Amino acid sequence: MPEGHSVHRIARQFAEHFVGHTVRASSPQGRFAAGAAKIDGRVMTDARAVGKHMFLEFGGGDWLRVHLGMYGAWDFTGDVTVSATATLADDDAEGAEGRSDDDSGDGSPDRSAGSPIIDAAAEDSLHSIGAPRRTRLRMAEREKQGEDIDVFPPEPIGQVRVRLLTESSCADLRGPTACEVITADEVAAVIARLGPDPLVDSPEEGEERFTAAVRRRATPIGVLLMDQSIVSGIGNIYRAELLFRAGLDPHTPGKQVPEDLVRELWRDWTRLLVDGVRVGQMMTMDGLDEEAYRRALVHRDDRHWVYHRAGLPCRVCGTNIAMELVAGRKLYWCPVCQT
DNA sequence: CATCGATGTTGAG
DNA sequence: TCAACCTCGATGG
Repeated sequence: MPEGHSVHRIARQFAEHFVGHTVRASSPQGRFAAGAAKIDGRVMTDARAVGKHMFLEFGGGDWLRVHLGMYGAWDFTGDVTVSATATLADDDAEGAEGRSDDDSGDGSPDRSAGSPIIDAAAEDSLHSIGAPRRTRLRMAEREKQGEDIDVFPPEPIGQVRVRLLTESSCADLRGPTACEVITADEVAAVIARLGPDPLVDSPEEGEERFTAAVRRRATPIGVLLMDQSIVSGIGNIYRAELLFRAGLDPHTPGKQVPEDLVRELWRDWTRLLVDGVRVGQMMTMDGLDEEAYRRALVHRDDRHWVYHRAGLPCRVCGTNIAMELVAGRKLYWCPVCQT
């Protein structure tokens, strides 16, 4: 489910509450009993994310690699850092009127400048609003605060592949695509196969690697952005939004995208990822007034330029948003704004 | 309450 | 190219 920003947020949760602590590892579900036994009772020494992969280091030798895939999630309970946005449900405010679907066609919003409102909300999310021992926080693509627990650690709910437990924090993993204990060399091999991540690679090196990789390929840019060996962490939503923000037709072959525009794509991805990690949600529309920003925080449908908007009018020009199935994934774009 | 679809990747054919 | 993986919110009856 998650794109890159969520995985970095989850790694940060582990860095804050688990690194430096002795960890009891188990597999309530049983499927990961052997792997859990390898790391049980050891100290977590590092927690990092590269693209959509997360790596947790135990005792300096073994690493737990986790990839959440389509519907994996971590449930944190006990001492947990909760962001302001985690308390905003996607569906708790009725948006019967005043939605922005019919706001198209007027002045063109600023599609790329930084937004002071985003900065303000990000500021909120930096401060944990209490992280007492009873908190429950679900971290997947979205973060959602659940009912407080009454006993610590709580009974595992559902199929928990692995539970990581300290004296005050508990993390339950469910539904991952990958969960394995590997060596440092194997971690390096995984990372070597991944394209640059703006939060891992230096800005210069990341931009150079991305630009070179894109400009040597005839593959459509819309496909390249989803290729984790070209660039790490971009998923179906960020792809659609980045291409719209760049005014770029997803079908354009990589080598035909002007070099300046390729570089701008990288810088914009950096911007969106940093914002996503800070706010705890994908915020791909800039230049919103405060009300529109609040609405976007709460309602998924008010949050994107083109993603999930097939057949709806483009927010800028009013043209119906197009949708096409590419490699089994839905690609959305505006046929007029993106050329 | 049943069914569908999803922010992803892998591996079989 | 497509099913499998295995979860859950959204949707419809």
